[in-house]
Amino acid sequence: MARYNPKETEPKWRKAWADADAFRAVIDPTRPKYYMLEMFPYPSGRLHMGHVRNYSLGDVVARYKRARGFSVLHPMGWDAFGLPAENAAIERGVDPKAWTYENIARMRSELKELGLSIDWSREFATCDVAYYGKQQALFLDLVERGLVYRKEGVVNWDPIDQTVLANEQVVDGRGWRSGAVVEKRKLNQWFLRITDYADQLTDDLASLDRWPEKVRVMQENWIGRSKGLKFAFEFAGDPPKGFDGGLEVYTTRPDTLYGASFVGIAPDHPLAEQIAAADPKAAAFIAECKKGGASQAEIDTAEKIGFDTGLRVTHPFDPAWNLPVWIANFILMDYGTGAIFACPAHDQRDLDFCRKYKLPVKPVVLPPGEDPATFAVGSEAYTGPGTIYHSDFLDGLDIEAGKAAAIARIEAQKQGVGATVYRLRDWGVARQRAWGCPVPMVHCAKDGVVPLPKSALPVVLPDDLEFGKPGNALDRHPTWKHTTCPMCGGPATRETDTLDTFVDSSWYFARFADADAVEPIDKAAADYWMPVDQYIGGIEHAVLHLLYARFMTKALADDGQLSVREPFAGLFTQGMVTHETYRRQTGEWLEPREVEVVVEGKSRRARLLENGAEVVIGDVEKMSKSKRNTVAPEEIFDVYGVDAARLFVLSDSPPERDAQWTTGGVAGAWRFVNRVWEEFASQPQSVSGAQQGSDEAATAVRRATHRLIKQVTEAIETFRFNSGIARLYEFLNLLKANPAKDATPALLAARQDALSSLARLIAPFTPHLAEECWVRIGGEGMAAMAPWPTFDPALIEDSVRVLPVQVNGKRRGEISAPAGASQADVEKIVLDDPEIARRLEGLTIRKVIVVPDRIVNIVAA
RNA sequence: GCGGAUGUGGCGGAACUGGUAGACGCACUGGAUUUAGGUUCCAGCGCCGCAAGGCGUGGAGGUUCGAGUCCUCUCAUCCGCACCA
Repeated sequence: MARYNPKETEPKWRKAWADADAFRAVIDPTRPKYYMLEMFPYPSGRLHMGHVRNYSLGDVVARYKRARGFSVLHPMGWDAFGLPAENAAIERGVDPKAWTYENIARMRSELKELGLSIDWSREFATCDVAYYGKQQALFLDLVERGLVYRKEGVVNWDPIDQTVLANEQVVDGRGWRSGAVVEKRKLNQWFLRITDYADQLTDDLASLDRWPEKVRVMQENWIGRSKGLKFAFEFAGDPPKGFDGGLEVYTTRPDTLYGASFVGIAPDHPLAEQIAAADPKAAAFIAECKKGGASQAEIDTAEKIGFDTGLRVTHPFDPAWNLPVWIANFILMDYGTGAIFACPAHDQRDLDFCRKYKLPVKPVVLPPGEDPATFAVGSEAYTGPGTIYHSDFLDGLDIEAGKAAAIARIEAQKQGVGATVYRLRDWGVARQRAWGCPVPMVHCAKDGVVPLPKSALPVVLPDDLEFGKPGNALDRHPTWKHTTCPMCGGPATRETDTLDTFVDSSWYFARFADADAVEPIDKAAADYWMPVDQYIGGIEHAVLHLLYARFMTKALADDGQLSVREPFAGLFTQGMVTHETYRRQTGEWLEPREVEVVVEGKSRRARLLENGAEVVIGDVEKMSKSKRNTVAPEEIFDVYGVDAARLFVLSDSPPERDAQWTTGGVAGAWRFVNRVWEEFASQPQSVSGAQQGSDEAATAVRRATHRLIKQVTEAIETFRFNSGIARLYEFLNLLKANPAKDATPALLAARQDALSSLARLIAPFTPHLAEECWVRIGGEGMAAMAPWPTFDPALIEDSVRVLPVQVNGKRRGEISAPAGASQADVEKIVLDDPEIARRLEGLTIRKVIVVPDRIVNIVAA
């Protein structure tokens, strides 16, 4: 029998799908829709195993939903702006545009080789003028809605990439791409008012019940909403210049105001700067604070230090009570008001500080069961529940009531208001880079910053940019930025900043609804397709892309351009593809293909193929160029075929976990592909599935088929693809045990039905093989279009059950009983069983527990 | 420190509502075929033990006829956030 030949069949079927336009998404109001989307790739140049896994996962869902009768949208595009293209331009002198489109061409053909059920007619790249021109229109809409502003502010500056970073793009004080320590710079910046949506972005997380808990928690923490009180301390004596209204602080614990010990301000607080201007010692202290690094380790170990300004403020509830004002290094200017009141007994940071500087520590919350006369705070602040005491009008209240009462009193005194503050900052979207979407604004000497009219769009990037020098090539271009002011017609210059690429990816999913629409988003098409029913991508975007996309969706909904307020109804974050690592004795990384692994007993050793030199086997890690532990997809496709590669990345691990690539594993998937084909090839072609009598083998095959349909369906629905594939393997073993050779007519018929179902069940995983099998058994049309098989629940259950029998909870044998047999009948069968009887010798039966159709347990002593 | 997870053979991992732990795959061992070359097929494969049997889901307790699954405590690892008032 000829072996299955993927090199021949796979391209053939890909062509057949394309010729039939099999995966074109159509708006069909008579069918339920399903929008399946994987995070679109950055066109780095090459497909890697991570892509293979990501898109295979999505393709399983898309193909399954299609078979279930959904009208499916499964598009593909390119997140194509960004720094790598500029870096290539700087390093190798290539044109970023040409470089990007070449990469896209190459990756498109590699992705197409994967046999994904994608509607390629909707493909676009964010660097297409047809896309970013529409994005400029959207930007102007946001300007009109007041969601865009320009402000000089302190920004995160990445000195390597020479550009501004959003807060979300700074990780441990370093740029998320370059890894460079981020500097603070003052710059005119474009911001989007994402903070206007902070409440909605928090509240609506609760509605995202098909999102991982982890991502929701991360977003909630990132937005960091906290409710408390903003109020001003009045100065005892003359207020410093500009502080006539007092010193404003923010607190979430107004209930502990009677435990106040001092008032603290950040080193970069305006008051601190004012004091420093007049006091060299204060200035020296502030300089000392700024020396501390921003890295995690440095923050962890940073000691709390402070400087007594000599200023005094009065307590809001007791004019006779003065509190000192300190500058303290642990207070952050960009949270709350940059100033706090410290209650050391109930806040660890305040306590550490007060112990160091010998400031008073007075508990005002009494833990349950403690004696007010003896309760004291040592080196650990008490932050738990309790009753307020030592606090005048707050005495006897619990914490929540205390907060409310304190806020009410402050508000009555007109010293402050209850307030909600957020950790989230507005989204700085301007980048000083040339390979991005130009901001559609101009600067006019007379009219200032002016938005372009939509009729002036698109603002097209010039094709003759010069790289090789630091800074923004767009800004350096000799002519591009010179234009006229849309208001006065006088000379003006274009904004040369471009938009953060996360703007590009914050609405692309809506563009896929109609990628050729004149408007940025075709409302009718978006109303049909949105929201994305299932989104799949990496966890690394938990607070970046996924937060921005949610914000943009809400903003566009408020602008009437979308009807949904959340873009992604379901989110799945897949694990990475990993591989064992190898190094020479000298430490250089080695590629898997350079190494041979030998097993010696229970230990494994590795040798260099070329000369047998000992190789060090390292940890299993994410495939990466730097550790050289990558396996090129095209090499795998070449040896085993695309289907085997797809099958293997889905088979071994649950999709949310990392999947370890092994040579043996993909070979196993390849064996499965061949064995499936053998079963189909060995089945006589003239057999009909119509029941022709029945016998034991036929019944077993039929039962197993229906059970398989149920199991695979459930596995796909619940994203347990690895389990579903295991059931397919299991089933194939059963078919092999009941081969076509010498089979009875009844068994052949049962096999025929089994193969018909099997071809469709494997279609989401190994689509090419499925088509070949489908044809072999005379299936109608293509497997990709065939309806999902259904199962008969009545056929799943066995009429005879094998029940394990336990004696005192330990398995001692098994019996057969008819399904649904009564307790008495089962008991009789059990007690008549000689093996069980032997086990019960010398024991007295106390109790027999029969769980119908499941298990029997005899309690005896 | 706070938050989220995860601990099951040599490995990746199965196990629905408490009910035969280790499905399926890899690796390994033995055999057959082929004989050249990442072949195919059959059998075995948790641990200890010749066996009978015993022990086994990170550890210690508990609930239950019965616990990987439920409860309490504890250990380890991974991820995210982090001086957020």
